[in-house]
Amino acid sequence: MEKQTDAFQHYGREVAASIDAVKKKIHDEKKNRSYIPFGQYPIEKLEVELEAMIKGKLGIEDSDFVELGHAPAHISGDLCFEVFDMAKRHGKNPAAVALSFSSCINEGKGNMIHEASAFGGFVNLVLHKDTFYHQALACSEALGDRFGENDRHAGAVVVIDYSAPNIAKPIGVGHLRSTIIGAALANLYENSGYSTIRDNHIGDWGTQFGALIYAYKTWGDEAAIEREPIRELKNLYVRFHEEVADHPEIQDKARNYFLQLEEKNAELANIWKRFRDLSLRDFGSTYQRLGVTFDLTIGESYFIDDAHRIVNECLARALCRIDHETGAVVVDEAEGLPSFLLRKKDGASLYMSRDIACLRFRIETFNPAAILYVVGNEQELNFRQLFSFCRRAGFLPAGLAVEHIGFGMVLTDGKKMSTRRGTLIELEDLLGQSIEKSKEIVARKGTDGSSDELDAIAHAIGVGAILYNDLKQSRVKNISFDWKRMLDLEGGSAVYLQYTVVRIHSILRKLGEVGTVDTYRFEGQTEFALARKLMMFPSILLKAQEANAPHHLCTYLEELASAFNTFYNEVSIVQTEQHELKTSRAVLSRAVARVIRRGLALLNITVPNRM
RNA sequence: GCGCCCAUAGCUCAAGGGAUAGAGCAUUAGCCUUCUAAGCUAAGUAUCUAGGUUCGAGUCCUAGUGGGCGCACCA
Repeated sequence: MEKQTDAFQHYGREVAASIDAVKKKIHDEKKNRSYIPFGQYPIEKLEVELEAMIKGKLGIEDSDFVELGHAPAHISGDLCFEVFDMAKRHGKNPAAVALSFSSCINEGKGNMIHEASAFGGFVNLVLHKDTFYHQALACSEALGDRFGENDRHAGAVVVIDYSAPNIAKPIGVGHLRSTIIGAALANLYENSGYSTIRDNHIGDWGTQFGALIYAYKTWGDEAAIEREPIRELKNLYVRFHEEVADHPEIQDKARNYFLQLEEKNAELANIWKRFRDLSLRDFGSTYQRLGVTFDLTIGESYFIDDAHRIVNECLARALCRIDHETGAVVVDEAEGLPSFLLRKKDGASLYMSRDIACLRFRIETFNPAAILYVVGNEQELNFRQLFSFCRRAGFLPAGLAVEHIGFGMVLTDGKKMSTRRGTLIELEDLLGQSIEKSKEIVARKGTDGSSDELDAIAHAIGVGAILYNDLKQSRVKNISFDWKRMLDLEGGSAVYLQYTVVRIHSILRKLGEVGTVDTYRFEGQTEFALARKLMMFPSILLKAQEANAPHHLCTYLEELASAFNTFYNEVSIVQTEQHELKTSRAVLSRAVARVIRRGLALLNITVPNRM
C-alpha cells in the first residue's frame, strides 16, 4: 500500500510543479508581454480613416463596419467594402448609401485614396499605389517577424485541451487531428494576445485499464513489453476484445480490476503506473517529431477523488439521483439532452464525472476566459451534456466561454479506423513513410548538404506534408484517408510553400546584403498585388483564430505563395538594374518569405534552408 | 426510433448572406545556356432534389434523397 501511495504522491508532485510553472507563465505574460496593436496595420488604419470620413453621413454613426477586401478581378479597384448590412440596419437603400459614401470619400481622400466609386452596395477604392506600397513594406520591415500579431485578446487566458491520447494505445491519425489542430489553434490564440495553456488531458483512466490489466495478467509477455511497449500493450488490448466474443465473463473481471484500481489496490496501481510511464515516454518522442509541446500533461486519473466528491455534492443538491433499480448515479434528461450516468452501479467513476472535476479544476486554478476542447465530432453529445449540466449546477462563472472544437473523423474506405479491428493507421508509420519518400526525392534532386542536413530537410518536408494535408481541410468534415494523396509532394501541399521560401532565400543569398532605401517603389501590377496580399496577413490570422479555423491560414498562404511565384517568373530580382527598385523587390520578397515561414510555424511546420 | 454533422469540377478540397463559385490532382498545349521547373502560363468540366425567406442563397429555413457519427454503466 505504501509503495502505491508513493507512486501517486510522486505523480501529484509532478503535476503541482507544472501547475506552478503555468501560473508563473501567465503572471509573467500579464506583466511583461508586449503586444502589437491591431490598429497599427495599414489596412486597419485605412478602415478607421474611412469610417471617420463617412461618419455622420446619412445619420449613420456606426463604427467598425468597414471591412476592406480585394476587389474582384473584373472590377477596377484595389480594395473594396460593402455596405449592405449597415444600410439594412438603418433601413436605407444600399446603392444610395454606397454612392453617398463614395462621394464623401472623394471629398476628403487623404493621402492613400485616389478615387472611390460605387457599384450597387459596394464601394470600390483606387489607391495611391505608391503610398500604399511604401507603407506596406515599411510596416512589414518595422515589425519583422512579429508582423501579423495582434492585441485583440491581450491578457485573456485560454485553456486549450488537445491531443489527449489514450495510454497503452498507439497514437493514430485520429488523435493526430486533435494534436495538430489544437497545437495550431494554441499558436493562433497566442498570436491574438491570449495567454494560452496547452493542456494534454491524457486518457489514463477508465474501464479499459481493467481490460488491459486482465489481459496483462493472463497473456502478458514481459520481454515483448520491454522491447516494444506500446505495440505489445495494443496487442493485449486487441486480444482482450477478441476473447470477449467467446468469453463474455472476462468483461466482468475487467470491470472488477478497474474498481480495485480505483480503490487504490497497490499491485494494480503499480502495473497501471508502469504502463502510463511507458506510454508517455513513447508519446513524447512522437510529439518531439511533430514539434508539438504542452504546458500541462495531467491525466484523467488526477481527478478521480474530486470526481467522487463532486458526484456526492450533486447528489446532495439533487442535481442527479441514485437509480433504484441499478444503483448507478443518473442525471435525468434535461434541456432536450438524453440522460447519462455519473457513477457506475459498482461505485466506479465515469468519464463524465472526471470531466466535470477537470473543468472545475481548470476554472479554479487558472480563471480562464475560455476553455476549448479539441475533440472529435463523435463526442459532441457528451460535451453538450457536460456544458449543460455544469451550467445548471452553477459551475460555470459568467464570462467563461466553454467550447467543443469538434472535427471530422479520418476514414478509410468510408469507415472509421479502429484499434480493436486493427484498421488503425499508426502515426509513426505514416510519418516514417512520408519522411522516407521525402528522402528519396531529395536524393533524386541532388540537393547539396551533409547527410545530417539532408535528413533534416527530409524530416521538415515529410512531417510538414502530413500536418498540412490535415490542416488545410476545414475542421468539421470527415477526411478520407488516402496514402497517395497524403504523401503527395506537389502543388497544394506544404512543400509548395516551403519551396517558395527556399527560392526566396536563394535570391537573398545571391544578393548578399539587402540595403535600405528612403522610399519603396514597384514597377508592375504583379508586385503591387503581392504587397496588397501581404498586408492581409494580420486580419487572416485574426479571422482564423476567431473562427477556430486554421485552414483559412493555409488558403491564404497558398494564395500568397502563388502570387510570389508569378512575380518570380515575371522579373529577375537579381538582374534588376535600378537600385531603389531592386532593393524594394528584395525587401518585398524577404517579407513574403517571413510571412510564409511564420504562417507555417503557427501550423507547427518548419521550413528548411535548402531543398 | 430520436439527435448532430456532411453533400460543390472526373478525384480530393476552398468560398465570413454579396459582384463573373476558386485551388490542387488528373487530362491537353506551351515556358529552363538567365534568381532552385517541388515552379510558371493557358484550356475544359461543378453547387444532391423540390419548395421558401431575401434587393441578393453554394451559404439561411422547410421537406426529401444519399453518407457518416452519436443516443446508460467505453472514453
